[in-house]
Amino acid sequence: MPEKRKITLKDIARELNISVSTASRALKEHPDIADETIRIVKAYAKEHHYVPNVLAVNFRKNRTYNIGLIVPELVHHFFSTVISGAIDTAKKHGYNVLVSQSNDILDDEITACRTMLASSVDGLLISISNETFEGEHIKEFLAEGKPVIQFDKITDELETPKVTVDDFEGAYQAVKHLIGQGYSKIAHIRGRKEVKNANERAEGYHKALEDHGLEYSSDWVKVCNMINEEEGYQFARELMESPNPPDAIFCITDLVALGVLKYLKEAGFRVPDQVGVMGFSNWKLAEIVNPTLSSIDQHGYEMGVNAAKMLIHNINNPEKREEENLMLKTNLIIRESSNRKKFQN
Amino acid sequence: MPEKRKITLKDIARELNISVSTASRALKEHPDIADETIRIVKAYAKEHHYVPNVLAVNFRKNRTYNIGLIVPELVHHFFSTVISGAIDTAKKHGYNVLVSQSNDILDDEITACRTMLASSVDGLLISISNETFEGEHIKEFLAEGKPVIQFDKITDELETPKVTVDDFEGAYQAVKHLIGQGYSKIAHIRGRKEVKNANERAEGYHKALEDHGLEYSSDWVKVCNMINEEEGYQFARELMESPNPPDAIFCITDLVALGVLKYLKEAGFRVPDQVGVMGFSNWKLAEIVNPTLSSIDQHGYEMGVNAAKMLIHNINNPEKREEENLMLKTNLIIRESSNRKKFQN
DNA sequence: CTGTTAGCGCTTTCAC
DNA sequence: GTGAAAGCGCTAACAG
Repeated sequence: MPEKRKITLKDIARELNISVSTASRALKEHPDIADETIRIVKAYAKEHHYVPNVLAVNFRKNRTYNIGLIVPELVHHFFSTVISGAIDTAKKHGYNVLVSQSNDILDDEITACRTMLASSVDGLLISISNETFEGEHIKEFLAEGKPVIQFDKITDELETPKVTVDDFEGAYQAVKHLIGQGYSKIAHIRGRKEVKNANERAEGYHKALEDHGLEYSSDWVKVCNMINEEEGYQFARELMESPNPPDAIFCITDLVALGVLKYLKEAGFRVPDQVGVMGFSNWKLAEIVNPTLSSIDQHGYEMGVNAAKMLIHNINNPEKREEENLMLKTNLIIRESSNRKKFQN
Repeated sequence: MPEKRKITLKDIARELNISVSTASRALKEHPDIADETIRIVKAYAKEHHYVPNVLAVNFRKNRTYNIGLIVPELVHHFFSTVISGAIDTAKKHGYNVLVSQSNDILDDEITACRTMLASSVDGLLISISNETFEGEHIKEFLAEGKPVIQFDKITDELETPKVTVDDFEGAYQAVKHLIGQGYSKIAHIRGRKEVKNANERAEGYHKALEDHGLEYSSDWVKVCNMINEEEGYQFARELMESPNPPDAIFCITDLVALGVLKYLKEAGFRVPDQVGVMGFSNWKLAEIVNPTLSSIDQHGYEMGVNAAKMLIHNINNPEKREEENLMLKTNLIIRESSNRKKFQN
C-alpha cells in the first residue's frame, strides 16, 4: 500500500515556480489568471492527484458541508424513509448527513444536538422527541446563525420552518372513509396530548364525525403513551368489552393498529365485517398483516427530500432564508381492514 | 436572538494578560501550568462561554471525529438496526456518524465513498453493494491510512477487519431444525452466487443435508437476483409445481419467505403441516405474518456496536490495529411456519 | 511555570 | 496577471 503523502498547493507552487495564491486561483479558474497558467496548474494538479485539504478549506470558510439529522428512532420504517430522502438530496447538493437518534429521550436529544453543534454541522434537520417542549438546545443552533428545519414531530415553540404531513386532513379522510364504509361508531386510539401530530389527528377525527353528524363519545377515545402494539391490544379490549363498543377503530399509527387487529382476531371479531380498522403511516407491515391494514401514507421520502432542500437553501442563502412551512398531503390507502363494501377506491 | 460572536483563545489571553499557549494549556490542565492560572483561565472561559473552534482543532489535528457508514439500503430493518448500534457506540466514544447508501449500485457506492473521503472522515464502516468486487474506491481509504471495517456484506478482496454473522452456521442450524421437525425434502431459495453471504448460507444448507443423509437435488435450489417478495412467490410456485416438490423451503431472507408464504397460502398448502418455511434475518415482519415466520436472528445491533468499536479502536491506535475478524453467532427463532411438532425449542 | 515562535493549508486582500 | 503577506484558531516544540 503506497503511503502517498498528499501534495499541497505549496508543492504545486514550488514545482511550477509560481506563488501559492496563483496556484489556488488557477485551480478555481479565477478570471485574473492567464489561461495558459490555468492549464499548466490544472495539468500538474491532476497528474499528481492534488486533492484540496478539506479540513483547511472548512476551517477557512467556516463551513463543513455536513448537516445534522436527528430523529427519535432510527429503526423505524417511517423515519428511515425520511432519512433516506434527506440523504439522497443532501448528496445531490454536495452535503453529507450526520445521523443521530434521541430514543424519544430529551437528554439524549440534547446530547445529540450538542455533539452535532460541536462538530460544526452547517445546519440541522430534526424531528423532536416526545419529551421536547422548549427546545433550548435547538435554539443554540439558531443563536449561532445555523439554520434548523423541523419535520414530522415539531413544536411551535421554535421559530424554524417546518415540514409536516397534513395530519388533520389525513385523519379526516381516514374517518370519512370509515363512515363511507358504513361504520358509525368510530373509536380513536390516539397519542399523547402534548404531541402535536397526535392532536392534529384527533381533531381530524373529531371534525369528520361532526361533519357527518355522527355520535361522539369520550369513552371511545383512548390515549396511548408508548404507542406500541401492546397498548393497541389493551385499548382494543377495553373498547370492545365496554357497554357501548365501537364498530371501527382509527389508530394513531400502524403499530397500534397491529395490536388492535391481534386482539380482534383473538376475541373472534371479524374484520372488516364487524369491526373496521384504520392505521396511520403506512408501514411495510400494513401490507403484510392479515387482514391487510388500511392506512394513511405520509410520503416519508418526500418529507426528507423537502426538508433537506429547505435546509440547504437556507444554508446557502443566509440573506433570504425560506421561512414558510410546508405541509405535504397524505394518501389514503384502502386495504382489507376497512374495506367492508369490497370495492376499490 | 443575541448574535454572540464566539470568543477565542486569543481573546482570553489578551484579557488575562497571558499568552495564547498558556491559555490553551490551562484549559487542558496541562501539568506544567500553575493551578492558580488554570483556575483563572477556566473561570474566565466558562463565564464568557468559550467554546473551542472545532474546525480549527480538526484542521490542526487532522482529525474530524466523524466516521462514515455506508450500507446498501437505509430503509431496511436489518441495516437500520446495525446503523443504530453503530451510532450509539460512536456517540459514546465522541464520534459522529455520516450515513450514506449505495442502493446496491456500484457507482453510488463509489460516489458515497468519495464524498466521505473528501469530507475527511476518520474511518469507514461499510457493507458493500451487490456489485462491488474489487473495491478500489475503498482502498483509497486504506491508502490514506484511514481504517476501514467491513460488515455483513463483505469481500475478501479487501484487507480489512470484518464483522459478520456466522451465515454458514445459521443456515446449518435452520436446516437442521427443519430436519428435526420431520421435513425431508428441503429446498433453498438462495441469493446470487457472487455474494459471499449467499454462498455461506447455501453451504450451511448443503452441509446440514449431507450430515443428515438427506436427499439433495439441484432442482430444489433456486437463485434469486432481486431478493424480493415476488421472487419468493415465483420460485415457490416453480418448486411446488415441479414433479418432485419439496416439503420445506429455506429462504435467503424473510422478504423472500414472505412471498413463499403468500404463494403457499394462495395455492392452498398448509404451513407448517404440509410445507415448512424458514426465513433469515428475523425482520419485524416475521412476527407479523400469518403464520408467523421462523427465522435466524442476526443481531444487527451488536454487529453495529462491534464494528464501530473496532473502527474507533483502529482510529485511536494506529500502531496496534485490530486485524482480527469477528463472527457473531446467530440465533434460531422458531415460530409457526416451521413448528410442525408444536413444541417450543 | 510561562512565553515565543512557527506552522497546519488555504483564501483573500492589497500591491505591483 | 501574478505575488507577497496576513490570518483563520489552535497546538506544540523550544527556550527561558
